[in-house]
Amino acid sequence: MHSGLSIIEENYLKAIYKLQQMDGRVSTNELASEMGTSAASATDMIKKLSNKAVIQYEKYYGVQLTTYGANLAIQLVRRHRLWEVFLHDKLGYSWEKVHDLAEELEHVNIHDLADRLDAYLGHPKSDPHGDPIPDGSGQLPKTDYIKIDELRERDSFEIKGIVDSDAKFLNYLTERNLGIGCKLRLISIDAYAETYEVLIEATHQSLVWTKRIAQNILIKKT
Amino acid sequence: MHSGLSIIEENYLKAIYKLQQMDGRVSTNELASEMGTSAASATDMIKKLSNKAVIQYEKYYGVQLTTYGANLAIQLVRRHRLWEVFLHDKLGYSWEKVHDLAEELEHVNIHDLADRLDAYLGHPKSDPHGDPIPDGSGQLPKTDYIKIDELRERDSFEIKGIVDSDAKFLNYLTERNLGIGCKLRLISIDAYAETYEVLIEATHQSLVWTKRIAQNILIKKT
DNA sequence: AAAAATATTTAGACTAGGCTAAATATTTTT
DNA sequence: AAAAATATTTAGCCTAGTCTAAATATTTTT
Repeated sequence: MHSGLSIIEENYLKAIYKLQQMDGRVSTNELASEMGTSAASATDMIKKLSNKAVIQYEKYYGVQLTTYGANLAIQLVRRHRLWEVFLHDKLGYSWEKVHDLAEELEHVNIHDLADRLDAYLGHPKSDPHGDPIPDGSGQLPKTDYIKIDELRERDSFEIKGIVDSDAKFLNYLTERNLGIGCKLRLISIDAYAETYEVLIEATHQSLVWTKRIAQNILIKKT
Repeated sequence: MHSGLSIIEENYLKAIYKLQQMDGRVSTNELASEMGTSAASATDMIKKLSNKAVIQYEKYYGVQLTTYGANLAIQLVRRHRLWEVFLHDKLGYSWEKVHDLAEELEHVNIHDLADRLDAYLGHPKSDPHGDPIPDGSGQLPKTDYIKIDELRERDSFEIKGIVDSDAKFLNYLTERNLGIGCKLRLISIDAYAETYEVLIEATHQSLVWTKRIAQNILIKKT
């Protein structure tokens, strides 16, 4: 159960996992940029992780997670998201803050801790940003969330998740009383400007979302 | 609020704090032995901590914490003991395990976390081994616990704390249904053998404690 | 008070992770 | 298909923390 990876190695692993979701193969430069480090350092670490059978590496052709590495990564994600729930639900941190805070806690790899935390929190299905939490065996709960561009005018919907939970964007939402579970209605689409006018049911506030904003919000039709 | 110390530096700091409580001045060898490392490494670290104004160091004469260093140490102790309470009370870990587990968590130095944890746990006064938890300003709650050699035969008392909470000793206690809050009575003292016969009120079990055991248990007369 | 024992520090080397600069591969442009 | 641009790797050095062995201080013993 113990990963045998240092905190730094675990952070590289997470970065590779994240990039692989989007891109498939991960290049040295992508990884270096994601980690905010030099390509040379990334190459060094790639060799190390490759020696530890976490990734498959062919010179000049980028890296891919092995099954083993993918398992380690998903357990990291699990720990991260469970801690986020704890920090948010139990300690009352705002959803803008929990991501950064959980970055520290996720590396604590105590026997049984994730499972106990999971049980204690009541087996949450998703973290405060709506991201799904893998179960003990690494299975991600299936979700069927869509984006607003799949709706028609007058459709009602509920916010279910955030694609890229950077603090600025979360702050933008919070300031406008938006969050997971928030119920809205799509008033009108401006096809030319690529904007969406929506109405918050609870407060009868009306807002305009640009395409960039809309693409970052996962919803479910109600 | 951020200590600016690495995890390793923090561990040395804790060791110095612990040794200083018992000995006053802490020698290089003591520190090396406590840390399970060589005297040379201890010397190196002593220089580093001295440069960071955490300790006062004079060559060949050992070290002492500065006020600043003592503050850092006590906040570490606070985090450690709060996490122990969390792991024990909320996640259900046994008191033998929480010390080692908290060793990892205590280094997570997130803004506000200790205070929030403290509030969430209901401002506990002591950890699962009865060790007092410093408050936010570093004040240790005053306790007036004694050891059994201060009692007379037939005195009733309650277990309030453990001096040296190593897992083996805790296990010894657990196996005999002993723990913090447990009520007992001193039946007889064998002055020659230096043993104490005690009776557990709840179960009417009788036990014999050697001096070594007795010295490791903090009690309060009832 | 000199010798022996012990404690402490210095010197020099090793590993993990990082860097810059230079070398080499690959890809894109012309 | 050669030249230019870009991506990747290698080489060499840096810091943190560790080690062993050797040097130096201090303390204890005689």
